[in-house]
Amino acid sequence: MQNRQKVSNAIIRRLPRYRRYLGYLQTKGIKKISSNELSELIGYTASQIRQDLNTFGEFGQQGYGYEVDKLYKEINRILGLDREYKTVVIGVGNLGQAITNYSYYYKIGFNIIGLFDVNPKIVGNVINDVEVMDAAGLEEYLEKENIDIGVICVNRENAQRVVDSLIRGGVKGIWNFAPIDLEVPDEIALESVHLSDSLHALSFMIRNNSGEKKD
Amino acid sequence: MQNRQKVSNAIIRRLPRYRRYLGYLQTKGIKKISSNELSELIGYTASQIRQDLNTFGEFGQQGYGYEVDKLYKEINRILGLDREYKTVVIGVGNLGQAITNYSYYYKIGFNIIGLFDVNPKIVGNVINDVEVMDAAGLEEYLEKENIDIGVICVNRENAQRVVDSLIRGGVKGIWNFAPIDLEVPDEIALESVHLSDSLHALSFMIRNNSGEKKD
DNA sequence: TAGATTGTTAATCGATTAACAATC
DNA sequence: TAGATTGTTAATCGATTAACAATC
Repeated sequence: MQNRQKVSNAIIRRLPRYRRYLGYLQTKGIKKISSNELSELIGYTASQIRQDLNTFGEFGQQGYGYEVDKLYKEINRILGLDREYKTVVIGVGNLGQAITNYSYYYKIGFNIIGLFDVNPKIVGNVINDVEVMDAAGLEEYLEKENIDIGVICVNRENAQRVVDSLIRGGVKGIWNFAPIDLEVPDEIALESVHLSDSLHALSFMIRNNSGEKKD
Repeated sequence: MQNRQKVSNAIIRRLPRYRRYLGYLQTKGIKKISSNELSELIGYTASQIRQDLNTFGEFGQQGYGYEVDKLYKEINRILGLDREYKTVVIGVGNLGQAITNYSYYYKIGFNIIGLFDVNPKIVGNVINDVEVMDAAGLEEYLEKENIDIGVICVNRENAQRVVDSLIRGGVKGIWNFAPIDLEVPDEIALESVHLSDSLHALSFMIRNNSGEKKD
């Protein structure tokens, strides 16, 4: 598990998708699948699928294929979904609430145990059994709790400041929804969802009449 | 504007980011910038920036650089942000509401004029001055209104069916938040925001102690 | 004119695909 | 064993970076 070299971003983006399709196969009761069948389903080449999987180990059996259950478990492990993450959400406006309420199913393992906001109208509200705390108490809270992930749902102007607090407080990863490119140290994981960038990419594709698009 | 060949997905993803930084420079009152200065700011190589821009035209001036205002306008035009899009949101749960309410600023040009849901408790609610209609009336509505973009905030099980309706109704693009890979004809633009995939990518990066990450 | 910086071609790098030997 | 399919090396393709001539 240690000292593997850098996994390319392209592979990281494909892994959750493998997971989704394997989960689907599982619910269908399908026990084994070959890279060719998976290719048909998921749309990557069989060659790419085998290459991707072999980055992490030898999960298949020659002449047979891959066991769905086993591969699903392996990918979960690779993705770090075999553990739980203590998570806080900063900024409990529309988006923060949506994330907090977001279908439990898709957030298994990501336990939102703290909510913070600066707005006195929001502080004290209870969302999904968690009471919204005053953001002024964030740093103090982080000293007590061992938080893994901070979700940034504050506005652009405050995002970096909040991130700095979170990192001082020891979080391992940031899930950012603010429309800004945040600065974090190398050892901190950062994943940004830039909704407006995504919308603008859509608009580009509409103008250029699309043709193939990725995903 | 016509018959240019396929713009790579990598470039499409960078364009909204150029736009963001140019908007920032504008608010700072900066009038000109060289590819080297922009590289410093945005983190792409100067060479890449020049290559990217030259995909769409010659926007700079040798020996001088790029005019911020002009380049910003050009990129807006390239992204199709010089027009308006009639937009509907299907599924007005937490996420649909968040998208609908999402800071006006980031949605300029994307006018949400129709909201639809199947839940009788939600139908009739007014969000951002728009009343939620019964999803049963979607197809009829699309026949009357000329809608450009449909935003999918329904669950996985219903997403493809809704998309099929939207496409029959003539939309040009789909902004999808359901955790499924939708099927659309080649001429329809599709942009998916897979929140759970994004979260799982974050979890991967945490496990693998990150190091560099894209964005 | 000299200096700066673009536009663009050429070189490099990395990711994807093809091919095939290993092996179940 | 023969057939199937993986694991893995080699070939190809595309995207990024470097270099430099054009030109403001």
